[in-house]
Amino acid sequence: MADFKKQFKKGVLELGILKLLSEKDQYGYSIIQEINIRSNNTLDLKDGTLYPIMYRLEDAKLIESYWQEPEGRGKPRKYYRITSTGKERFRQMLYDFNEVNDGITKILKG
Amino acid sequence: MADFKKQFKKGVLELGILKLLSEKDQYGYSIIQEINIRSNNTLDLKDGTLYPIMYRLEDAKLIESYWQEPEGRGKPRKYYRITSTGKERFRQMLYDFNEVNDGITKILKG
DNA sequence: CAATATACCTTGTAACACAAAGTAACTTAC
DNA sequence: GTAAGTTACTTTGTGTTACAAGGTATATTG
Repeated sequence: MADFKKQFKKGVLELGILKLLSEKDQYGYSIIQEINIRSNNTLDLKDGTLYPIMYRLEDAKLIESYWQEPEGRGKPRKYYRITSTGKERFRQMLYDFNEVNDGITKILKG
Repeated sequence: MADFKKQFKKGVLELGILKLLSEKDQYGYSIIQEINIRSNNTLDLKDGTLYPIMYRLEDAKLIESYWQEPEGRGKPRKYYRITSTGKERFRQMLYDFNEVNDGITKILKG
């Protein structure tokens, strides 16, 4: 019961990932970096956290993946693309997130 | 994987409850009502959700409880009081919550 | 008297973040 | 050239949490 951040992150990582994929296709490792850079490392996303999320999103058909050779050398990278179902779901998630956020904000300020 | 709100609420209910108890001692049922009123029902807190949280917070010594007769008639009510440990923990939780919130906000706007 | 509100309690479940471990290729520094 | 670090993906197991669904019991209102 010590790690509050862990609890507060529930769901928001999915939300952030879907947001990034709404902007452009990306592979796993670059998602980790972009989440951490944009959030000033406050979300501190690790690979062991990301990949299970990606498989879950893919199972749910919210995203799709395809392998692609990198420019230059290196192993092929697994790119992810958001589906139309995923875009719709993202909008719903965003709505729910804002609702919860507004609610708790009112209580914390009241 | 359909109920996003459920995930977004993780941790924030504890945060809201500790906030209310920071203001004044309250019994379970009144906490439910106040959370729902203040949040315009967006948090939609139910008794089956609240009581397990209260026991958890009490086990962790963040709150204490005492029974008290209501004014007028009725069964005695179980009042909760936040402890000094609880107040300290609340500050930490609030900090972590704001950190996660700032992080995801940056990503959603970026 | 039936319905509704108040007030508390318990059990079981699914979802989630994460640690920790592994595999493998490429790059940089000594 | 070899050791260390970075890139990149994968898998297993664990603890926490919100919640549904059930329960008990008293007081009030129509």
